[in-house]
Amino acid sequence: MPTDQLSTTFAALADPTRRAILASLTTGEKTVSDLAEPFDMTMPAITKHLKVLEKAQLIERSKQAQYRPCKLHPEPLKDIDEWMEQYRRFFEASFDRLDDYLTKLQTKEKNDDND
Amino acid sequence: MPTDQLSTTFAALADPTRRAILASLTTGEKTVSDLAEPFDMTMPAITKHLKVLEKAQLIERSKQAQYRPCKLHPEPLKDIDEWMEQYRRFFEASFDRLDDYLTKLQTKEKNDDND
DNA sequence: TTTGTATTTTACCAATCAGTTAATTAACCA
DNA sequence: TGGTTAATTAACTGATTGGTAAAATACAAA
Repeated sequence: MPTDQLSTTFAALADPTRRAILASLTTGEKTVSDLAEPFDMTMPAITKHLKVLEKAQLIERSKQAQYRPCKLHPEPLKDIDEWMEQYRRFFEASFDRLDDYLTKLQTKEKNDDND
Repeated sequence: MPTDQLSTTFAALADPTRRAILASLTTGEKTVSDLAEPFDMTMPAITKHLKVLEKAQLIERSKQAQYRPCKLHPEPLKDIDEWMEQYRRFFEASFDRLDDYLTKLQTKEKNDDND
């Protein structure tokens, strides 16, 4: 499989277990056992999923006693979000209206700053 | 490989050739030969990539004489964009996109009312 | 020091992937 | 009709994936 960062990130996200792990980490750090608990899967399988997420830099790991807690590292998601930008105009029907609205908001904020 | 829609979409995007094909389709319909031209790859390889994109519903195909033109079908990208929403607060400093999301939600609710 | 808990590593397996070459289908054109 | 172009299918290959069970490692606690 391709080795570029974006491909690695997309590949890591192409699995519901891994996406569920990421979602679980939005509420804070978790141990491997915590993360494994919801899944009907052995620990080594979870360890492998964590390795995929770690290689994609979607999680960070540390050490606390015999635990290896995981933490969300969302930066690669930002890259996907930026990649997506070139396609937004194709799927955001109300893009123009929304853009107008946001532009107006920003203008208003600037004016407010000046007040 | 998981069979859920989101996983299929992410997997389809986890390849630079397929992403380049999608990018190429942002300027309009293309034949298979058109799409294959930039790549150092045989036609059957391109056909396979197109099959992956088609199964992920990222492209649509038609028939014109001996040609099988491809067209961008961006809806699954919208699903990714919506999936991403739960992570934006972790990587976006600004609240602009959150505002965008909330506006979209309101629009969606109105549309749902009409269903 | 022994025992228990948390996690990883190793070795293995079946299924899938991304590419190839060769053959095949489909439609146009002279 | 026969020849050319466009694209797909078939058959094959080597690498990768996602899972397992069993063994090994790391630390804590008694």
